[in-house]
Amino acid sequence: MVSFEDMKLEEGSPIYLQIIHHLKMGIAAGTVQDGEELPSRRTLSALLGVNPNTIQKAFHILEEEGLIVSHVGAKSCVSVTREQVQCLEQQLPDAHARQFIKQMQAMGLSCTQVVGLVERLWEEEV
Amino acid sequence: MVSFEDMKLEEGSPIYLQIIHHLKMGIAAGTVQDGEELPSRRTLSALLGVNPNTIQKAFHILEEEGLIVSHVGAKSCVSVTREQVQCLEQQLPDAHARQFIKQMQAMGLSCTQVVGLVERLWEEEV
DNA sequence: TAAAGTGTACTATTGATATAATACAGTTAG
DNA sequence: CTAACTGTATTATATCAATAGTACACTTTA
Repeated sequence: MVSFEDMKLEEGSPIYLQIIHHLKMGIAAGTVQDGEELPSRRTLSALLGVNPNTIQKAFHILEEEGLIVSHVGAKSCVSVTREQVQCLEQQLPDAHARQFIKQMQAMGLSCTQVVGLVERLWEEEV
Repeated sequence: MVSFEDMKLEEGSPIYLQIIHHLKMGIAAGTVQDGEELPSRRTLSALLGVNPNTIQKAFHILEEEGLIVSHVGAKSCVSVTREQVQCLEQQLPDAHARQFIKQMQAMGLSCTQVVGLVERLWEEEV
């Protein structure tokens, strides 16, 4: 069963996108595997304290993207090919890093400064 | 005159927040200094291709935060104390780095891997 | 078999974002 | 001085995100 226990909702980004992102990061990290069951829409909405329709929107998009499969009456499951997993493993960190670097450069920091900052803050974040 | 020429609008975040963020990063980078004139609301709206009200919303918030001052009939100006500049110089990169680290950790990457990724991608980004 | 749980669909409403079209008072520049 | 430009305010509209409530068909399970 895919876990959403550790997921914390944050402001600044739509909830349904955060849910999609959470699952993709789990797949990229290897903690979510092909065939794994997902919590039901109603269960997850209660866990996160959001509307069932918001969960449905996220799951609907995930199904359109071919990352999960759903059947009426039964729970949804993760369904990813090896290619999809590899794609997420490579592209997700890459895209985040590029955006991060762009911001650091806009604030005038050097590569050395950024590396130092990351190393200094790394241990603080659990 | 504060420049917004290099600012590219991106999806995923409200335009008025991007404008606020752009000015703060300029202050943190030292490319925007105290007393500097800002483009007028109408000029900037034409430059970015957005509605004047959107610029007004951004500038209104910036004035509430005490980073710019406005007077009817005259152009608005940046107005920051040494303390405000130091605050932005330290807190902005820090906050971005923490968020970045959290995402990298969620995808199962090690500190060494992330540092390597940043160093590898740094030169690609202009 | 019957009840509970599941995915799915629909309507309605609220708030935030963004656009559009004005309008007015004060400043600047010709 | 006058015209152009400035900040500011107002009303209206459209879209998206999120909530709320309801309904129905299907699967699981007790």
